Amino acid sequence: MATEESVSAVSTSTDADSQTRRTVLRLRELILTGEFGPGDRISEQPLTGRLNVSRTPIRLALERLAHEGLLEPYPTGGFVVRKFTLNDVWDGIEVRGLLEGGAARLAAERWTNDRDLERLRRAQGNIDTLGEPTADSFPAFLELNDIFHAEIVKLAKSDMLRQSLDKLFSFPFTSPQALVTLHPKLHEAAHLFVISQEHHHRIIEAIVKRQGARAESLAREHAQLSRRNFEIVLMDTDSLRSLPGGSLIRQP
Amino acid sequence: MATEESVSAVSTSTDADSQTRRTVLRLRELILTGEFGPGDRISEQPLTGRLNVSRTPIRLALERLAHEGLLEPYPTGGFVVRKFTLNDVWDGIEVRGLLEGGAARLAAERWTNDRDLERLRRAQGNIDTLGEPTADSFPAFLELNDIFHAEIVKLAKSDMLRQSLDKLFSFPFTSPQALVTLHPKLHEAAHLFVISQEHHHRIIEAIVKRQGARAESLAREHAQLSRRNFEIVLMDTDSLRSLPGGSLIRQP
DNA sequence: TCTAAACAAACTGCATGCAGTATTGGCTGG
DNA sequence: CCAGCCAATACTGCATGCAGTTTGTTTAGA
Repeated sequence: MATEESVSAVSTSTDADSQTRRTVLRLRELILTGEFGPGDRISEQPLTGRLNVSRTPIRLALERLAHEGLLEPYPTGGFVVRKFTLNDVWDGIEVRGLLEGGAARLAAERWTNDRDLERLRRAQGNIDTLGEPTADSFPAFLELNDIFHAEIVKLAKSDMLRQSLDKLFSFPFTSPQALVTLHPKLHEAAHLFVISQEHHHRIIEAIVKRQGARAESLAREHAQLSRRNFEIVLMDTDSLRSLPGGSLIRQP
Repeated sequence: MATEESVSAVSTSTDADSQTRRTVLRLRELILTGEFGPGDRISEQPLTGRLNVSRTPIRLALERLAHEGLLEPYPTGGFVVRKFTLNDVWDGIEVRGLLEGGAARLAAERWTNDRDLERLRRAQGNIDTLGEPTADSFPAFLELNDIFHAEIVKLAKSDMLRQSLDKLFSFPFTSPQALVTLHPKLHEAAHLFVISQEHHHRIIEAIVKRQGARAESLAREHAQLSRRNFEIVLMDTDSLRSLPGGSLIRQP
């Protein structure tokens, strides 16, 4: 599927453009597009030819993907693609609600600087300006939406909480971008958009007024919208297949 | 500190006893005992002599410890020991409260089998039988306490939640064993023990009665005991140094 | 025909060599 | 005496060879 082009840049550089990082990206892509199914063993050697890198960066990439949760170690060595179930998706959303609820509460308790609040308001203002997303503006909406949620986490001023959320978002289904391929045309989705933005405004209000408990329960309920969104997708019989990583979801 | 003994077993076996796993354990030990301080760069080559393994397993071990959060990548390559602050400790406990609170609520909502409840009750029964821990019985108490908490997570039936908690517990300070070296003699700690067990019983009660919200808030408050416990330790001026990983905590 | 054992292929874990870059120490000039 | 530059050292990322084990297939026997 991806074109096999030999890498001409022979940078032995360390960080941004390392072979390992590229391999992580390409492998994750391969897994999420369904190239490898749940339970499939991922062998290093066959991949060397396919990705044009040696076994060393492949091994490191596999290690990272295993820590992300996409792979799991195989008893006699190596890794296999992990199987997900719908329950994992629902539970992931549940945990997301817990953590983002906590973030909203901490934000309400901890903000000190009016400018921080202003940043949060502006993030929401950008979404308001964009209006109800169309097929074209949907990617922009997703980015602005991410920014809004990230802004709340920033206000919470908790590295530990941020890290827990980052780890959770490394799963394909709980990440905020999990809805990338959704059909925004469905009017059920349009309704969810209205509710979602109402939530955002009330969350801001609660944070500003230092209503921690209210902010928490609002954010927690807000996460449940992801669930309804996902359920709408599932109505479409085979659209699960079109989601990134949808092929990893099997029946328990 | 640790005796340097050459490993005679030349097993190339894969899983349980691999060089990499041993290296992870030894490196974690070295970091938590303060052999390396925050910000120190961990170089592979010097460690080969010290641990009697080649660079390959060391590199993999460093990668894993970085994912755990003990190390962080250094811009030009390699890893440095991460610095923790007291705020990280408090926030870690906060997140623990969020997640264990969620687990208790899910447990109350989801348990189906009376035998599962019986396992939970028996776990608590073992603690009750042990009674207030002495210096001798403290390790046993810690293990039983862990089992009780793990039992609740089991009842929650959520792999995603369990994984989030596992990740959190990989930090030295938020883990349930963070109190291993505490002085159980202090009568403040004895008081905390009484309160803690009261919490346990009320949590069981709430779970049995399907009082999800009550179970959640009880478990969340229960986590705050860790904070008070830690604060008691901090009263003792230098006892922070004696905690595993205590040397990693610096002022922000 | 089915089972079991033996053989062969493949794969993982580990060690090590190599090239390129960052870092550190010394040296020189102001 | 201090600052800046240069060289030597050290270290990281990557490739690859090797040994031991797992795994799949084939063949022999019941």
